[in-house]
Amino acid sequence: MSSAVKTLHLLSFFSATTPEIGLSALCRLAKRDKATTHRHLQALEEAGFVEQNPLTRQYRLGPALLQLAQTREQTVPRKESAIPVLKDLAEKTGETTHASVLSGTTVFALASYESAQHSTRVVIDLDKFPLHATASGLSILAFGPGDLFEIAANNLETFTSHTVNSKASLEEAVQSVRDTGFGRTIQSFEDEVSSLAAPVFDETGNLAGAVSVACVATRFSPELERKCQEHLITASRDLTRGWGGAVPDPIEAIWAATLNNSKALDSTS
Amino acid sequence: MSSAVKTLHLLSFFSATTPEIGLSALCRLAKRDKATTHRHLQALEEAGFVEQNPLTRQYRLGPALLQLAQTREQTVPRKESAIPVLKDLAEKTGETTHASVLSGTTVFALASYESAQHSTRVVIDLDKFPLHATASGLSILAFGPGDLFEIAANNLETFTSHTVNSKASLEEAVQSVRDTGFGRTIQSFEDEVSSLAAPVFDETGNLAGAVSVACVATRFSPELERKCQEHLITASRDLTRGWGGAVPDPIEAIWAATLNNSKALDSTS
DNA sequence: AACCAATGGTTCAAATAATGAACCGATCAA
DNA sequence: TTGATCGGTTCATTATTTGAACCATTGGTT
Repeated sequence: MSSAVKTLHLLSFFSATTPEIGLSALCRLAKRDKATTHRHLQALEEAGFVEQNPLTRQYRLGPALLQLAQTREQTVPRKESAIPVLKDLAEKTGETTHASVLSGTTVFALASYESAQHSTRVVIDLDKFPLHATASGLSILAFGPGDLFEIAANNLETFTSHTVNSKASLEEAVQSVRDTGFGRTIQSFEDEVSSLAAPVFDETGNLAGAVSVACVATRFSPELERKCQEHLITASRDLTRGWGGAVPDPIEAIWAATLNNSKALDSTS
Repeated sequence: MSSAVKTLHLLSFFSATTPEIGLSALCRLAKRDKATTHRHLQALEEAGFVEQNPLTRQYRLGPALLQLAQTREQTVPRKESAIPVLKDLAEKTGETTHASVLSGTTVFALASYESAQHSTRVVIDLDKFPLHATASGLSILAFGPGDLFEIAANNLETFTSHTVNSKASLEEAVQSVRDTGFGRTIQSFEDEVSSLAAPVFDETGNLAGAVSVACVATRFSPELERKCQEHLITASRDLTRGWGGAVPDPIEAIWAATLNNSKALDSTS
């Protein structure tokens, strides 16, 4: 691992809930030497990626990030184009929606939208997503680059009693996504949340990310699932179009088959 | 210079006008070896700070920046608090306004606001600011940490025929800012722009950045300058308050004296 | 088809920079 | 005073970074 990556990794410990971190605390979090961590922080400070709170001497994220993010958003305005789609999806399903993008082997949360329809709703913390425990992650494993599976399988952190905890069960879950076209997790990341997700594609027809609906688990009925599936399809199409691509025909075919099946089930019940 | 800093420096070549850069082009820009640059880009890609356009193989800024910037803004919402102040300043002066923050030895643009009052107006490119050629930079040199002067003096890039080009004339310009409380540049960064700026302070009473008005040079009359000075004072107070601090008394005294002087000049003319 | 000049990407010995245990001074609480 | 933090620094050892030369591919020109 290059020293630059190690340095940048320090940034990932900052979050909305932990906005300022002292040198010693960061050493413990990153499990690295104090001298090294200090030099890394100085490098980040020189580049404007962190700054020191002059009062507490603690470190926090720096202003250079704002400029770079602004440039990124001007350049590749995926977030901007995603928001209206997420809003629409949230209003139609009455649940919280969000979109994420795959970059390298990491899933980044892009944006989320909370439906105002219910007073209980899922609030999504825009952090990195575990591939094996979220509906978005499973969608990405199913339709994204093949080398992701190994990485996910070697990193099966357990979040709830429903989290998949073996390579075999992960394989099974991914296969089910390939069969249905939808990622699906029942209380596997957080106990109160069940999610459905669909893959999103870019201008090359490769997987670019995922869009998902996170439902409060007690509301997650077959009817709601059907509704989510329908609207996820249009949301995925819209996002894919917004990012310059088109949903590949095989995916469309799988979705159509899944919807037909659940319609058949409905009518027999 | 640490390799992490060199790596991060690559990011600064991306801008709204140059959103995607190929490996070779980036080597030329950064004046660095191809193998090194490639390894640096891989490190940045691993961290999500850049990604490769799958079609052109060119690199562009990555999605990790969006998340970090969001955290930064949630945490230290300077930009958010600055925008209404800049808007007000722009409306009262009829010119383009902007705010910048000092981090380490670099001035970062935070936000700008264009007045809709005139059809010709200054459009500010949110890039890094040269300390010696902008009103904001001079304000920061005058009231910021002392070690900045040497850095600025060793980096006197010439932009127009009015740009200061010697250590002595820079010293003179900075002294004038200390005397008046306002940074002032007449067509020194771009030929059509004259600017006035005032320092902004943080919760420790140290300089945190600057706020400025960028006027179309042909409109820059003594009357407009007076108006800008008045409103810059209130803008600096507002921003400083928004960032948890208060404008130091000596600065307030200098401003009061400057305003008195120009009032006296007005009445004699 | 052959050629040339780009491009992105890789190799490996030499050179340089990263590393971390031990250390320093400051602050705070007991 | 003592002891336990904190942020920060030192320096010999070690491991990573470095870059000239190289390869493979692409796209335009003769």
